Amino acid sequence: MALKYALLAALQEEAASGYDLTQRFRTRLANVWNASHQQIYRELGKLEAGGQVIVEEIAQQGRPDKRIYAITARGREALTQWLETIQPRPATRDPFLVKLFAGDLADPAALLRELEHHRSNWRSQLGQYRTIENTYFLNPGQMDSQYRLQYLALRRGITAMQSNLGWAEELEEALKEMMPEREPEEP
Amino acid sequence: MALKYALLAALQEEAASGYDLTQRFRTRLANVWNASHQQIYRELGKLEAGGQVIVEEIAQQGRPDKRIYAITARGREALTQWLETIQPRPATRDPFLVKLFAGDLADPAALLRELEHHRSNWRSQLGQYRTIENTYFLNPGQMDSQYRLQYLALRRGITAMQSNLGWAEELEEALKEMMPEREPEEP
DNA sequence: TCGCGCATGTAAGTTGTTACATGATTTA
DNA sequence: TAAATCATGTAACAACTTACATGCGCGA
Repeated sequence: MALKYALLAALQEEAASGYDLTQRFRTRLANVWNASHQQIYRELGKLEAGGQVIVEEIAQQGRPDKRIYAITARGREALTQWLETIQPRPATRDPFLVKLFAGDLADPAALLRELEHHRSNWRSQLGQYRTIENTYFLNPGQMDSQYRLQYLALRRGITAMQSNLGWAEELEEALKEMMPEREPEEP
Repeated sequence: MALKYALLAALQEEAASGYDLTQRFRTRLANVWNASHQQIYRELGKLEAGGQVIVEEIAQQGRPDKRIYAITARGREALTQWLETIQPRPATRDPFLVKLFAGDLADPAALLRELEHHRSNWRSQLGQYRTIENTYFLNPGQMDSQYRLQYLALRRGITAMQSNLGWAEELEEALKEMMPEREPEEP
């Protein structure tokens, strides 16, 4: 449901092709809304059918024509209306937490391995967000309101990763305590 | 995909009816995995067909028979195997952040209203988690490993809510600065 | 008497994932 | 020369949501 509006918001910022949008969703919007290229193309088709975006075809040699989507007045109107409605919070569904819930069936060593995996993901995510921060939002005092709000969305990503990493330390400590079976030491 | 394992994990803890499971998913598992009763009943049907749970029917008067599901050896095996596999992190999809991304189209006053809404949700969530903490995990030093891991899953919920609330303050301040148009004061 | 809790389900629709498909250009 | 990037899509499936359906007992 909100994918539609995420696309309109992205296009409102700047017209783009499906491919471009896919890149943006993977980078600057990673923090906000995830969508695969298949979903994006499908939804763009619907938006076009509904007159909320228009397409300009750009012929290219050696690859499919580029289709640049731009938001229409109708699209902007739909987006503006949606902005007024209070949206429900997204549901939490975390397989890693399911594993912790399963508790005593789980092998602490396996959980530790998985934790390290997620942790390094979180660290690199945080790094990417920091890069975006430095690239686009250097001096927040001078930003106009559009970018200021985008920055606050990014801040959400940053604080979330920090919170993840903090919790990861709590968990690591506990898991280590749960496996006193040590590797035999090399002589 | 993971709903299946969330159900097995819940049943491994204690056999239950679909109705009971729905309650548990809304309370102790709210933090971990969300699922509606329709999803739960459907998935339980599949698990039964696959021999991963068995049902005991309990006749009742005045209401439908209660069907108590219990995990089987096969179910426990499937769960154990799944626990060994590293699962991908869940995708982020937050409509409220989409709104911030839309930036200058949005009315700061409307965003503030929505923020207050979410914030009070977060506060009450945090309160509920604290209640669970006090009810089930009073003295963590003496917990066995099953409950210790469940406690760490709960800790994730608590730290996440705290992080949400911290960010909410940042955002509130910014939104207030963006609307210097004041209500006309009463004389 | 009205709504909530108990207790189960069916049906239809939307959203998201996975697999398949094509083919030139640039980079290592 | 192999892989990644550019650029678009179709098809089938799985997961999740929303609406509909039933009906008793209990407390305000």
